[in-house]
Amino acid sequence: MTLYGAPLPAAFYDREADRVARELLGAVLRMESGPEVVSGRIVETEAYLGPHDAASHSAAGRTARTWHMFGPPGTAYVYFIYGMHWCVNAVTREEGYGGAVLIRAIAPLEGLARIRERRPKARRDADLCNGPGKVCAALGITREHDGALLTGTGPLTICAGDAVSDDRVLVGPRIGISKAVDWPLRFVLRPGA
DNA sequence: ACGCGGATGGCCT
DNA sequence: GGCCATCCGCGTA
Repeated sequence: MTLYGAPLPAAFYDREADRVARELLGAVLRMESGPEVVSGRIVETEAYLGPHDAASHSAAGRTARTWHMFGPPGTAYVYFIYGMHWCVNAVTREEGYGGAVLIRAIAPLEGLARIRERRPKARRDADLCNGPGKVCAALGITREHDGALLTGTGPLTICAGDAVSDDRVLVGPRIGISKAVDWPLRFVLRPGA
């Protein structure tokens, strides 16, 4: 039995970030390191539309930090925040545009023991990967993955998962931002079925 | 089950 | 100098 399909192609990401964010629910974020595979189903995302979206890092223009957010569709944009945490995005639309989808939470699929090792502070399994910094800690995503392609044969990929029907998706405002706070760009795959 | 504040460092003004 | 697309532990119920 296969848990998931091939890496999603660049064309999947070459659309508006809100559409991509919705469709990434149910897909599988996967890290391969030699013989080790750690993966999880994506259950929460946020769209950052582009330079006209004041909450988006791309609104400040292309700087050293945000450089890869302007890369081609399907690029990983990984940034460091609060002096401690990494967060991973999938770049959307065409190269030079500056859209992205933040992966906020996953449900572990493979490598659960390894995830527990990397998340020693988590008391319950429900707290292993329920936040963007936790996702990166669990999979070992850091600066070295900034700018990598998620669409090919590299260690970090997002693979096709089962289709998710609209009645399982909650949409609401994004978390932890101070601008464009009411835009409904956060997508959550409802727990349960 | 909440709410609050400290940790911690890179980057932009 | 101040702001972060966060996490965790501690406090009050």
